[in-house]
Amino acid sequence: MGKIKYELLKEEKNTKARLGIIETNYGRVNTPIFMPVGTQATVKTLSPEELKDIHCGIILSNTYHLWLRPGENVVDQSGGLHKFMNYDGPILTDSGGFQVFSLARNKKKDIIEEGVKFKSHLDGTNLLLTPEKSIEIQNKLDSDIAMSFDECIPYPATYEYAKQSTERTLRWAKRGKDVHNNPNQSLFGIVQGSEYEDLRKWSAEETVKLDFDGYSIGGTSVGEDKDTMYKMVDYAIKYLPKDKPRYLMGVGDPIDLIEGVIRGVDMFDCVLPTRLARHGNCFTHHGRINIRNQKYKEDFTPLEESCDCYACKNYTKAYIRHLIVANETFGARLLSIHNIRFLVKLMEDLRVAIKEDNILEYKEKFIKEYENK
RNA sequence: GUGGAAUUGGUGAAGGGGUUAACACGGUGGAUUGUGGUUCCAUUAUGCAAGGGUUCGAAUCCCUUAUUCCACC
Repeated sequence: MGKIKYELLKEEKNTKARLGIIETNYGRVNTPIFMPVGTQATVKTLSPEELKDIHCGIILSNTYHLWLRPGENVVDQSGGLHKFMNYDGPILTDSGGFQVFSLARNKKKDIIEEGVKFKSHLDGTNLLLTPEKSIEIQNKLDSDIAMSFDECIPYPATYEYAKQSTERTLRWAKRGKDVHNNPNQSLFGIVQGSEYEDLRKWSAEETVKLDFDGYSIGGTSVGEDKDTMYKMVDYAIKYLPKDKPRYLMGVGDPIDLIEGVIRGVDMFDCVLPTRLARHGNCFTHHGRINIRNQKYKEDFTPLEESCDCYACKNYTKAYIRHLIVANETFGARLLSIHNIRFLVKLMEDLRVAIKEDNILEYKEKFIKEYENK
């Protein structure tokens, strides 16, 4: 079939929230959508069947990690990432830029026009990842959506640094696009610009000129406060075309998802639900809870009465607490199922709210309940 | 019965006269936003077997008692 197709179905009356469908070679997904992260070709602790039960549409995987291990050629020989990991839903691959930048020891010397020099986290080997290399790897991985190689600018950043980095990210986007040659894979561009309105505008407009299949807003959720993050989204999104999906990278806090949707974002990804799960934290409509807390030791109720996930339908807080305290992996798995389901269900609810033009009421009710605990 | 050694928090323990008893595990809270999968941070003994004594000052020295262990009869 080829590249993804995005169809805008409806814009909410009172906000910029939008309802849409992304059609991929591996099925259709409704937007706005939350995408769980499966860095090393697995959403940690979960099987593809469990992911299907949660109704998550797209999952992420990571170029950096699969490049180093097992290597993109192994994935290629196996028949591509879908076959390799036995997942027949859509997959998006992150470019590896985020990882590589965090591994670069000396920012001034290691970040060069050609790419980023860094040491492998596996064996310390000196490596160079370039925009071309990232796209070539993603071509071979054969994900449905590939991401341009960019710099996720740390926060805070000076205007000067943000400007030169944002300009370089644009040059990298073009270089990546020029070598992209997988007809079944779509390619997204990434808007940077840190917190500066004119840089966000420039980055969005110039990236759109390169004509990508979708656009993402990067450089968020890197330590800035929430209002700053929302501003970054506002600054960028008004210059993005309506007929392409918009993806806010790395955002997964429930309230941030709502705020993002209201601002016109269609796609989100985040490690938060699975990472929190591994550390015993759990989303509920009354706020986050730490299942390790002693008060749950003899609590034989589910994590949430109203939740339809496998963990809530079959297990108690006391049991899951025991598993987490005893460091049993089944505990992390049950909490991962619940946390991902919580965010996926939140997006389902938001789609209904967009349909009914009452997303602001939904937000108010959700926040009131979530923050009162 | 005689002689010797030991007794520090939930656990393993350091400290052999000088202000707030090391460290580790465990416990209890908290953190975590394009994942370097068991991480990070905080907190956790007003007390060193019990009682008495020496000393300006004692977990550290002395005495008594209790308990445990070892050796000998």
